[in-house]
Amino acid sequence: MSYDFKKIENKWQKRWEEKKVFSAKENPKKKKFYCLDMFPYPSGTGLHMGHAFVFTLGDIFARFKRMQGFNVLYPIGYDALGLPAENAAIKVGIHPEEYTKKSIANFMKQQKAMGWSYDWSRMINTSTQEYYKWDQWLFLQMMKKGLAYRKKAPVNFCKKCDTVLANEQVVNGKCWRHDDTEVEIKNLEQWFFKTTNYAGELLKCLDNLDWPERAKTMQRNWIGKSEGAEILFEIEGKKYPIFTTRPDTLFGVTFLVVSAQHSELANFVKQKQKKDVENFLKKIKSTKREEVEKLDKEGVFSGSFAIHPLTKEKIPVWIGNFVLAEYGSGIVMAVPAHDQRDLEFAKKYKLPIKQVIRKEKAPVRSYLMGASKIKDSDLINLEIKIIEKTKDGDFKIEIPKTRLKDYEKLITEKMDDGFWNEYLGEEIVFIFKFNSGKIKRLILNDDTEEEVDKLAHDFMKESKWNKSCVWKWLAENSFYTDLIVHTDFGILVNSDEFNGLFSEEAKEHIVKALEAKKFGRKVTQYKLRDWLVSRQRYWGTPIPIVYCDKCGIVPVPEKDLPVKLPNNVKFGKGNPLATNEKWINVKCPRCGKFGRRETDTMDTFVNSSWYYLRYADPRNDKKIFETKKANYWAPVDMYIGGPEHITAHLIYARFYTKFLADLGLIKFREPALRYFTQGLVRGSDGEKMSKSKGNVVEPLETINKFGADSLRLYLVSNSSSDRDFDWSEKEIQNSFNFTSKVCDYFANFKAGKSDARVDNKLNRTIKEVASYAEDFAHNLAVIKIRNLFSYFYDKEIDKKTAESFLKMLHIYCPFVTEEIWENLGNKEFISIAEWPKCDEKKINEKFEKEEKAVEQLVGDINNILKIIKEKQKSAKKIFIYSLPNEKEMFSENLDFISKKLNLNVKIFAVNDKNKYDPEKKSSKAKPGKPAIYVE
RNA sequence: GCGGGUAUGCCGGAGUGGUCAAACGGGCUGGAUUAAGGCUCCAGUAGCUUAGUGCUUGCGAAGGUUCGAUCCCUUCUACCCGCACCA
Repeated sequence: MSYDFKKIENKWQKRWEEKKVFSAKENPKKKKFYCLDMFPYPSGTGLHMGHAFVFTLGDIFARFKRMQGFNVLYPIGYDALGLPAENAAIKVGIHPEEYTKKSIANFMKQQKAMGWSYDWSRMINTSTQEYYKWDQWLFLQMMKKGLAYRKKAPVNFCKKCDTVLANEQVVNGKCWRHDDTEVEIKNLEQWFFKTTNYAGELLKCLDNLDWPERAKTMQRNWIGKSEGAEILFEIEGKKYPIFTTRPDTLFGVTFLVVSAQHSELANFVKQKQKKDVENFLKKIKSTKREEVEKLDKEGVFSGSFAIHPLTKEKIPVWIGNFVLAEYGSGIVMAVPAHDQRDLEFAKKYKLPIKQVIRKEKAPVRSYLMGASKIKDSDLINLEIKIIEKTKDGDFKIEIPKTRLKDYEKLITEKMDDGFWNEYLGEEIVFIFKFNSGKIKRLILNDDTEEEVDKLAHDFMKESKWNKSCVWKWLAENSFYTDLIVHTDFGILVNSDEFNGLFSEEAKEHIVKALEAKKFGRKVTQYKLRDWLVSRQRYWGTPIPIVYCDKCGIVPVPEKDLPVKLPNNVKFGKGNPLATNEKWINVKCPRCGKFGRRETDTMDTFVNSSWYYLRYADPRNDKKIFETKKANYWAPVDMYIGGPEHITAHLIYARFYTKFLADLGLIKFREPALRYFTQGLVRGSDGEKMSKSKGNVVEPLETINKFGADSLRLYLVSNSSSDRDFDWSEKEIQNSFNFTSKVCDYFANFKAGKSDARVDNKLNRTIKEVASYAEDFAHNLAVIKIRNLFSYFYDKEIDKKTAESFLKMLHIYCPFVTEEIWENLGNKEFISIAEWPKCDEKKINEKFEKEEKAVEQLVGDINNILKIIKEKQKSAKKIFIYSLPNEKEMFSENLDFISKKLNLNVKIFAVNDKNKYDPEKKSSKAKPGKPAIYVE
């Protein structure tokens, strides 16, 4: 039963490595496929089950594509620079470099044990100077293009550490090392990358990517595009731009609020209010970070007034704690009547509230056309106001919301009178859009429905209008004979010439009016911020900059790269790099006089933003990579990695790719065309695996127990790979049993002849497995493979069937299949064998039906046997009476049936005169369902 | 608050306009094997009914579209995830 998986797995690990089976070479004649797993952070604890899962998914895909004949690049590397390594190293008291080396060696051992088919010759390690040299080179290129710059910014700072912290090091507003120390926000000079330059493109290109919808949405939210207007308000003689998404509420502005962190705050504060403002600012500064979110809206009057760009009214300028300095211009126009936050503020400080949009009272408008059976009086009784009545008898009406139901009833009643019959066949549509948003079609002509739907859909997509506008527009274009306009956004009031407009329309009109007077324009804002890349940490890429008293910020010349991380530093307080004076003191590359190196290093995400390109040409010491090679392999065709990277790594990688394309180094603009996020492997208790919960299962431990093949098989046979699942010892045992059974079967395998049924099953399986594997539905693919196996388990099969089966199983269980493959007499590796082709001609629906009929029959017989048993009778013989034309079908499976039942089975055609049928059961036979007699 | 997702047996999960809801696995029950346990094998696992082929219930809840819906539409509920004082 059991097999020596340790021996087999060791043997093939070695052979694959020796023969360099998985090393990739450019070949313009062959279609490439770039399959990539997000490279791991080599921690000292080694691989965890999550790694095992995600890399197995990648390996399966790489093997699958390789066998399908693609020229597959499947590389691996280590994202070795970063905070955790530095801290772990400090904890154990060794140098981060040593720590990292050890971790990587440990990782490699385990990765090989898992049977992952990496091209080890392309391995990269971001902590080597050969790699980070190019991080520095890219930094210089960004500087040239103005994409890397230095500015003052608010950052997290821990007093006790005396250093700036990464966001990851801030836990609940406190330093992760000192949970009694609040993180302070300090304004410090930092290096940034101008990711915002690409905000629009980053957003737009998402549409064409084959990524999970969730990932795309998250990125869209992160980039956070909002369209609105920038409106100029004059404050104390100077014009300030203010961003709003609701220019339609411009007439409702009753005050402005300036961020307490606004750089020009002092300009707004009048002498009289100075003290109040100072007190207020003090109070804000003393509030703790974690409390900020729960804070009430608070503010103080600045003493200044702004001038409304259209009405020229005087509007008080306040200072508020809820306005972000970094978003928009740091000043907001407050419309308390139509914004919850502004309303709170206005109520608190008794500021005026001016309604400019009639929402509650806005009636529902309807265009009632061809309503010949409806009288004016019917409508008036329902408090429906007739705005207009045309010659043709059409109504333009306003219905109070309270009477909507009655109106609906009226229309329905009139229609029951045959109201709409006369319109049948004339492409007339009756559509109601109710308050709830529900759309009810009373009658439609098929062609029209499609046309109108498409029209409405397209229209909404193209325009920035909301639904109500679309419906109104449609009504005006007479596509609908009856239409209720649902006023989601209300109608403008108290807004001079804009009164009566739908708010969506008003946005455009008002912006146009502002543009004409040069008081504003249409703009687009993004939430995406520039990327802060400076870190006051040792284990990162040194920023290639020298500060010179005379020349200022001087980039290190390209020829002097890399700026190496000095080995001799003291860990402990502050930035370790600052402790090596020898390294810091350097001649200014420009003037040759005294200069000092930048001691900040780059964020670890810098290293991972372009690594996928380095794999294309990993040993190049002249260039970052050969453009030709990069263009051959990249972009990544299949990228696999956890969802936690969606808003950081994947944004950065996309940004880098666009930048590199603009440099002319590559000809594509997206790093990964397809992206898959795997689920989480939880402990058997359904909780996340963690040491403290004691539910951790280590891959290596499992490999020792069941072998890598069984672990791999188990990991993917659970559910769809993008879902979380709980570890189960029982089920991995099950996978192990299967692997063992396959080994046993092939231990004594002798090729024979396959019959048409086996051929049918095989080809069907080939077809299904390929499509499942392509979609990461490995659970289903595995089921099909197992079904095939149990189907031929006790049958004679030919060599081709056996080999096809092994090939399909190979992507899941690479080791055993190599072993069996060799035992069958193959000289080449199964790893590079050709994926089986499906012969459609051999798929026969008849067999499937037959199989079902036989199974049904067995089920029926079992049922009878059960009942008999309950009656304390015993059964020895089974007689089956099928319709004459079906006799062959069942008799062919007679062996199978009697084996299943473990009883003697005889079959007769119902018209067989010599049949044994003492109870005349044969008369019960039906097509596909033979009669049964049990004795 | 905004956005996205999910909802199927005891559990993990298939299926998706009809001809089959629950494939496959786990659990549980019974049986075979065994000294016993494990492994393995066989059968059963919504209800009723009958020596099987029948009927009913049923895919979170309620409506709707359809000749027909677990699947499409609307609303609601629950859970998960992401973002969030973003103007």
